[in-house]
Amino acid sequence: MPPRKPPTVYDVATRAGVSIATVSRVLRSPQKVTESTRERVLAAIDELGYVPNASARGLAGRRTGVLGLLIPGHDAPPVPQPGSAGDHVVEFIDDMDRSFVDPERNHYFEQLVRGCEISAWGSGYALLVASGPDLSRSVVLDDLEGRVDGIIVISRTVPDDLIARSARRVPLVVVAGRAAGTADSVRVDNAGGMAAVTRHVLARKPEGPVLYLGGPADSPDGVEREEGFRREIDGSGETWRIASTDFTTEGGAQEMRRALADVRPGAVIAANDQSALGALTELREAGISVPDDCVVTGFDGIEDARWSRPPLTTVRQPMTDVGVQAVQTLLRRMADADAPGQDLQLPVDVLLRESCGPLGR
Amino acid sequence: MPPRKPPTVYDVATRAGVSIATVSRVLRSPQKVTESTRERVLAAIDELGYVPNASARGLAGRRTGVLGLLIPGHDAPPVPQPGSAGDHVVEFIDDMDRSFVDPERNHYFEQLVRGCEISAWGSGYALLVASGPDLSRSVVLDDLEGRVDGIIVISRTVPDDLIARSARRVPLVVVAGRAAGTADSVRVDNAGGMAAVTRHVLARKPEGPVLYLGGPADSPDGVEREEGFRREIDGSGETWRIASTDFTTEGGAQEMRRALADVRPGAVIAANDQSALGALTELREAGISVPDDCVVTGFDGIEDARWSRPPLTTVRQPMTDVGVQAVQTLLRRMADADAPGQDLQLPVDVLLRESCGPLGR
DNA sequence: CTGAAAGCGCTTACAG
DNA sequence: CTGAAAGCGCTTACAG
Repeated sequence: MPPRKPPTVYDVATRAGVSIATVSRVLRSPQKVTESTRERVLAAIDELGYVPNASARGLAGRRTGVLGLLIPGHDAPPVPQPGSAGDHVVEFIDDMDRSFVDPERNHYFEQLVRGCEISAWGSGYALLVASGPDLSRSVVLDDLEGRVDGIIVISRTVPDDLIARSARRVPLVVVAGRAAGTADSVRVDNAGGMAAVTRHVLARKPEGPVLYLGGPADSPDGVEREEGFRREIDGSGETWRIASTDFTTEGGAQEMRRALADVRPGAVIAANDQSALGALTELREAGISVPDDCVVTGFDGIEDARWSRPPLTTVRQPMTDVGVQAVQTLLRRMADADAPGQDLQLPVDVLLRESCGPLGR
Repeated sequence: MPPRKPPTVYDVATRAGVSIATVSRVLRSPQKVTESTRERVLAAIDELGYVPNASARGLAGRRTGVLGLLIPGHDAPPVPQPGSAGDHVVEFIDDMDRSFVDPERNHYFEQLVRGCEISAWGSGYALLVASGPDLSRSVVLDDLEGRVDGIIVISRTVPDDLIARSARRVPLVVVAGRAAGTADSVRVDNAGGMAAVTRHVLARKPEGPVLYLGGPADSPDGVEREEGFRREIDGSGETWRIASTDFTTEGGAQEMRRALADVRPGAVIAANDQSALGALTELREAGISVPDDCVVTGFDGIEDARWSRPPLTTVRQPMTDVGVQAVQTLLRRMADADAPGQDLQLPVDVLLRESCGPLGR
């Protein structure tokens, strides 16, 4: 039983005995209207159940009041996230008893959405969440351009050149990856996080060489994390080697198995949780006790890492914060198109769990 | 370095040497335009980087192409979800080894959002996700009305009368709760799910009375679940009693403690996971072995229930499906304002875990 | 198949 | 403080 024709400013104006300009003013700059007039208009609005038409408002006002967020669709597994260097104070959180409650757990994109959502609505903007399958994503990006006042894109969900093109037309920020000067970006301190956890490992590892399970060479995240690792391992005096995984659990297990064929590591530092989880399994099967004989760490802070045997020490990415900061950065860009480019890098946490031995620095 | 004035239909028309009507047609009903003309227009669009303005399109076309989803904000804990009766075939899934992967785990609203998102984009609509703090939520609902072609609201996030009022003006479906004839609704089969799990419990419980841990009296969910319980327990010949909790872990623990003061139950059937988890803790402290001396079940399928000791058998709500169905129901309503009211009730699953003993019916 | 024109419902200078 | 009027960028009958 929905609609009859909804009331417009004209209806309100007629009913309140004013012009439509005044109705508009009551809604947008109430202080410019005499109190008595304002009250009459407000009453009319209420009586008629008037709700402003956002399309008309958007057209006339040249702004939609909407922010767009483009996330990977559901046809393919989530794309890994880029990032880079910097050196913040990394907070170590005792999660030995698993009492640390990650705000809303680690659903990478869902946390991001939530962060954006909170921040957007808090700033008076609505959030349009766009996903869509791989292939159509660039179409969706174009579509978004016409719908919103600004766009947040997750790096790599759309080809870089398309992102750059969109950024030229509309305020845009790239999340979880660098934009290489073509747009503002907000990401996580991959190198700093990896460096921190590496230091932690080096300070407490049992005898034996260090095995670094890196990511694919084309992963910006992987590159930055490895950079953080090298920063600490170089000159540490430890023996170490690097293996590359595809960031999957199987990949981690496979490289672990291969390594175990000729060394018995005292530490396995993985560039993401999945591969660390795979390594954990192999170590167990090889009868190597974690953390007594070998410590293991991951990166990301996915939920599964909390429940592995033993629970995995890992570097957690503050995705909700990333969302919040992305929105704030976007709003800044919207306010000043000529402001210098931003490349925000958020600090990460390290969640200490049993895979890296008892507590302490 | 964003904008210069973006190109409009006029620019495209000029460049292609056609009228704006033709440009519009190329975009909206290409088959009405000669191939050669179409190509020229498309080329112009491409060269200019033209993107249609959604506000103008929405205003002229009287549709926005956007669906709105109103979810609880982030200032308060998620509101419990209503629902009601029906009798579907309930699927029992062996999750004894925790190998059952709940699609995207149980973040109640996030799953819902995801379901809506998939379904909306798949149907050619964009999804506007609105939350906002408790108090402002009714304002947000009004705001949504002006922005979208249809609205999905989670029951109880906004006072029922406001939902009803909105439903009179715009296509609207209520999710996770009944709309009492004022709007279409999509929800979960609370009673059927509880009845099923109750049957399961009765068929396998050890000696001892049944304790039902119900929800607050004002929770529609609670009421329906209790109804399902009573349906099975009545005439079962079992001794039983009901206690009411506030759906929290502490509430569950407290009522469990109280009950243990004078009975030693053979089964605890809780109306939600949280309270079941609380009960589990109390039973352990009382030295009662679950499932050997007493079986325990929950409802909802939250993530924590997978990791409790022992893992909790529970009734899982298919929230992604709820989202998908909500969108489909909404689209139907949008297509036909006068269609009879819908009140969809989706079947639930029961996840079998250790708290209810070894497998089998 | 294509164009001229009206109209969608607002906002915002510009006068007064 | 308030009103008349232009204009935002499209879509869609209506003619031809």
